[in-house]
Amino acid sequence: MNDLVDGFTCAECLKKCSLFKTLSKEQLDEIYNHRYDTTFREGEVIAKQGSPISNVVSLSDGLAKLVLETPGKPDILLSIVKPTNLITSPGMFLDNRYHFSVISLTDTKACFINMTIIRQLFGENKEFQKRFHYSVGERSVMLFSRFRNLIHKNMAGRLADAILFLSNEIYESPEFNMDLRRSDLAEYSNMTKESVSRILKEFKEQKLFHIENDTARILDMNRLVQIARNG
Amino acid sequence: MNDLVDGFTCAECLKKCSLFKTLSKEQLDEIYNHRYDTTFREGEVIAKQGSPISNVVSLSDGLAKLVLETPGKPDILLSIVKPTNLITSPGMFLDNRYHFSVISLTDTKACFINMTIIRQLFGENKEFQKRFHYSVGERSVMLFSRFRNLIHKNMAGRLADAILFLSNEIYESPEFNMDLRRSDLAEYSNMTKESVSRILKEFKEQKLFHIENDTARILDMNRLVQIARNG
DNA sequence: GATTAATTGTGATATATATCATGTATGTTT
DNA sequence: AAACATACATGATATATATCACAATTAATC
Repeated sequence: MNDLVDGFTCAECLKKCSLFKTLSKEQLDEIYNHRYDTTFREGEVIAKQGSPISNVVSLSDGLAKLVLETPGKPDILLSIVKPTNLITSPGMFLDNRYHFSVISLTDTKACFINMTIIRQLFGENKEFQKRFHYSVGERSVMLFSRFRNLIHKNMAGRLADAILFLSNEIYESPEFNMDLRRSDLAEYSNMTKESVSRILKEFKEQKLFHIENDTARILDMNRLVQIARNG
Repeated sequence: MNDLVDGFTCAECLKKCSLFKTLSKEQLDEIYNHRYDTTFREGEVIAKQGSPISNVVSLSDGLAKLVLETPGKPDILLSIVKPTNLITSPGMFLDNRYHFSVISLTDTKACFINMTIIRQLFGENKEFQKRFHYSVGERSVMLFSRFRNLIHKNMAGRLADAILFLSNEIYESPEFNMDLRRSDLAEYSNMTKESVSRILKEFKEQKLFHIENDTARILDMNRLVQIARNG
């Protein structure tokens, strides 16, 4: 985890989210003057459900989860964000509040960019605005697929989905460091952590997937995809 | 079900969606010149998941359901739209495809407004654009609450939710004509129609809610709310 | 109005998953 | 290194809900 963010302007930063690549040098400098970055330790709250959205958050290092909180009920893990992802929230165009919480899964570094500047850039740069709405649409469609996974599939299918999501979307490799606890996997797959343990054991026995010393590895991608599909 | 739409321009129409009230006479006339209206019988497909979004649909009469389709699995009823509601889709800013289907629950009448005109109006009328994005945000947040309902609650809670949604949001009365079949309620509440029957029977026995000759009536709002809450 | 089809209701049984209780490993603090 | 806390694993049991089979309405068609 190196330190590229610090000491660089947004224009120079190699860890800015892809959305920002549509911006001019001047616009990036404008952002640079209205941003700050912070580090978080594992488990800390980066943004709290219900609180006002005064900044857009761009993750530069680490991993974070988006969770729906409900008093007295387990959290629902909606999605995971990785570096270079901008965390947009539907509340931005609605009531200016977060409708989910963002919690770090590892030590993370994040840039907070003043919301007013973002809105101002919408007027100045149509391409930026277009891409911003694109990413909002993307997250909505992703929620539809979450709906399907959670509602239609059995536990093995849901957990296989979680593993494939991590491998394909987050770590982009069949082998990766498992930064999620069993309880995170449970929140993602809508089951208890006990059930996660049991199914993980099955996957290991069937030589589909295993975790050893925090290193996760997909051993039989085809069968795992099949379980996720038919689940 | 009267005929206000026909023979009226958009400017005169009393059934235009509230979003359009931000538009000027000229802008409404522009819409009027790029719209057509159609009627649908119960059960007909107004918009099909996967097909291109060439129009924005405004419901002027009847009721329609938004459903997530998955081959080989039961549909997931996401929401219901009623007259004066505009049907926006996250695909509009993404891949220009419907990510759910819209199916009429009753005989309906709908206005189809050319998408290009809508996009054009975004540039002309900031207030219109702003409200449009507001309604997109609203639908997203509504999905979060659907997530919670379906994931955290037991069957009685989920069905009580469905009934309260119909009463509060759709019919705006504790008594209403039940346009949904048991199977629609099942799709909304993620259970089988057999289970819907059984719980409806319980609600009737406990004098909370009953349906007689397609007329639904909430008998004990407080207890129903409590069941939906604690569910 | 009789016949057929579709929707709804009901009971018996099966099944997936949660819950609870407890054990084991792993890591952290003093 | 010992004591404690935290994460993970596993077994026995309970429970909610689906499934299946069929009965009873209600609606549609000839």
